[in-house]
Amino acid sequence: MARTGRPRAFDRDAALHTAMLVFWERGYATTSTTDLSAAMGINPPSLYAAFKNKEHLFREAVGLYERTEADASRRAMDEAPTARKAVAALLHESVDRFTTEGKPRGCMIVLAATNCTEDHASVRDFALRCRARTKTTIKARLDAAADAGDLDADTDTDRIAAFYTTFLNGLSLQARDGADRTQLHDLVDMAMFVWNAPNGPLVDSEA
Amino acid sequence: MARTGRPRAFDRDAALHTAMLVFWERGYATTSTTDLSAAMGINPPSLYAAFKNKEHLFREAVGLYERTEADASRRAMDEAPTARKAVAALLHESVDRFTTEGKPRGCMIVLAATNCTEDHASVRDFALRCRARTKTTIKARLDAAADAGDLDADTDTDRIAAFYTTFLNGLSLQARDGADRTQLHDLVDMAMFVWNAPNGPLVDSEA
DNA sequence: TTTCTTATGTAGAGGTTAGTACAGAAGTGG
DNA sequence: CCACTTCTGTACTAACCTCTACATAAGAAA
Repeated sequence: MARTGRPRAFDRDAALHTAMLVFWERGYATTSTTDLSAAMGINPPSLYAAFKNKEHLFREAVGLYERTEADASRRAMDEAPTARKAVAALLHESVDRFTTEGKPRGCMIVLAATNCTEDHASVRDFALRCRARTKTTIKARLDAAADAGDLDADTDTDRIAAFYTTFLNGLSLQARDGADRTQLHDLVDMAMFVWNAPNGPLVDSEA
Repeated sequence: MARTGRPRAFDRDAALHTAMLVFWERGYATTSTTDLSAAMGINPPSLYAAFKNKEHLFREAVGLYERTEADASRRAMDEAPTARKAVAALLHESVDRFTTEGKPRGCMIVLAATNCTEDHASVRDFALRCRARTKTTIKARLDAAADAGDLDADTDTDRIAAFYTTFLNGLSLQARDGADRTQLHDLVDMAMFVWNAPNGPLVDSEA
């Protein structure tokens, strides 16, 4: 049914996409609603009518980010034939996403709300939950591989997921700080070497 | 020579230490001078007289952080007998520093100015330079080891330094997000396995 | 004591923040 | 045509931001 009343004069999806880019680039706390409405090409009342407030807009922007950017990495992981290739695909795909021309560098979820203070506690906790999902997603892929016999049944998938999540977060910061795309891919190759010793306490070859 | 005029009624070093903790916890942009002067127990004019302005105070706070926290990690690295043990010592020492009770978690330099916007460009660039030094410091230790014959002369020390810097940055975020200290130490052990293949392009054992 | 210097507390200037009141515009339904 | 609903731009509020003017306090130097 067609809604009554004056129709919206701007494209809500396009505006949300713009807001996502601004938050991604500048972070939650350091982006003002004035910046946002200016970038989105609308006036404050339109912003608030369409997105309720700054926090809701941010949550929607993160949702869009997950449905587009983050989900592409997850898909690359799911489509890979083996657990090892899945993790490598996730990391390499992420590197490409972190260094795409015309988009902010690094991961929005990692960078946009790291130092949210107590007065934005709900935003901070929201971002925390989003970040926690990264490890969960990797672990789920590894568990599926273990079920399929692609990994030893006694593999500590949580440990591996934690390692690559940590490394992935580091890649975000390196990308934001201007690291070269090819160098980041090379670092991913290095990180994949850990795969060769996924289980048990590692032996210090020197000690 | 003793300065003339009314003496300062507060301990400048203690106030700076407090400011460091506040910036470390909350970040540069999201910490207000009101928060700072309240935490330091002084009024705004005293803050500005002693530290010039917010940016100068931040720079001094980062300097203090480097002289205390960061330098302890560097010392652990320098004192280790071999290059490999040096990197391991740096990472393990950092994990301890990132998860010390009563202090903010993670690295101040990584977390306090990640999403500084264009209007704080000088602060952002300052933090960027500080972060870049981490890799330089690791590389210097590796180069020294290469000179001493502890590493092959053709070792790509820049590449190794880049990998461990990336991983170290990831540890900061994991620590800030609440990761357990023992788990982080375990992740360091995993990362050290990369050491076994430091040179040349790594062979993908599966591809 | 007087003078000079520097620190202090109060109080506020000037700008920015998130969010909104309001009048009018632009549609739909009758 | 008219009511009704919803969006729009202008203009604003109240709270916050960084930073400072100013009168006074507290020490050293003379």
